[in-house]
Amino acid sequence: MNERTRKQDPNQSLHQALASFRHQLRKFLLVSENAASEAGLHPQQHQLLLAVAGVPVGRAPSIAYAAEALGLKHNTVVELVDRCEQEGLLDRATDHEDGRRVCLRTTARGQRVLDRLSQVHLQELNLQGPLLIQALQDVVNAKSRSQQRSNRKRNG
Amino acid sequence: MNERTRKQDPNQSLHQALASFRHQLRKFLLVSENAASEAGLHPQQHQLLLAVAGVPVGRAPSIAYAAEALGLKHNTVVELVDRCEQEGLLDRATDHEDGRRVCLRTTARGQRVLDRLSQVHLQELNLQGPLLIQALQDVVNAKSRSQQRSNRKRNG
DNA sequence: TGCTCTTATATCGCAATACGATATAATATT
DNA sequence: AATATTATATCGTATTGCGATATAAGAGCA
Repeated sequence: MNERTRKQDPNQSLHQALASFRHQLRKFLLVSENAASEAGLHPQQHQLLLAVAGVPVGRAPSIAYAAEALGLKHNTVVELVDRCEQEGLLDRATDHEDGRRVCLRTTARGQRVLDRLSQVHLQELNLQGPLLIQALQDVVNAKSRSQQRSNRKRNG
Repeated sequence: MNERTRKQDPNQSLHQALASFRHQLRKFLLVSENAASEAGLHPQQHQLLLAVAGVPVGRAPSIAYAAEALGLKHNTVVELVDRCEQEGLLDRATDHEDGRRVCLRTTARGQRVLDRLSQVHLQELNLQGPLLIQALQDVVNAKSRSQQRSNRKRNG
């Protein structure tokens, strides 16, 4: 596709806005991954600690909960928990109310690492948040030509 | 850590806000991945098509460009491009100005699939965007106790 | 109680992916 | 022309997430 035809793509500006939004997202995630690594954690270990520490009050921090929070299958989380437990970041305790469930709890060490990471993330979101929001709004405002036509029909 | 000590965590609300933000992000990404799969693409293939189609005017859609856009190492992208090319979503053309570079171009089929996906994403972001922004602002507003103390000092 | 159904976690083998290390080829620099 | 740099490519490997399956605990009911 040459320059001319690319300009004719009626979705061009939408693609650009979406690509830019994804790029912003990815940049944030990269910073997050790096921060985790520098703290001695694998990115997913960090996410798990965060989900466990940030469990809403009244909710049990079970495997299933973590799976939902991280958007993973439960068996994936089982193995992730195994690795975190081996490294002393987390531990399992069987739930008193339901013997099937496992109650995940951050260790003191896990908590310390997570605290530091959350501060880093807060700072980072203070910086990148506005850019992310802007990119998001650019998407919503980026209309394809066909949509612009139907908008004119609707509004004119 | 029992209920009592968990409530004493000075970063509790920050962790909750961050966890919630990540959950929102992850939900969006899951929807995106599902949409790609239903369109017959692997999520990263979709991202590559998007990056190529959304390349800023004047920028060459090279391997290195895609690597930067997707936050991947260049060799990862080389293989991703291989797979996309095999499935007729993309093709390589050597850059006229620099024989080392490759110029990535979406095929007609790739463009069609991407157009549909971008519309889906636009709709999805219209729905989820506000939630994402809210979660992001909750992070920025979620202060730890120590920060609240120093805020009082600063503002009082 | 015993039987079945469902839910929660765990185990195992596999496929996909991202990467480091390295190679090749084209351009830039001197 | 020789060397350095940049862009892409190849290959072996480690990790990760998953499907399929297993085990074990609670729920519902005759």
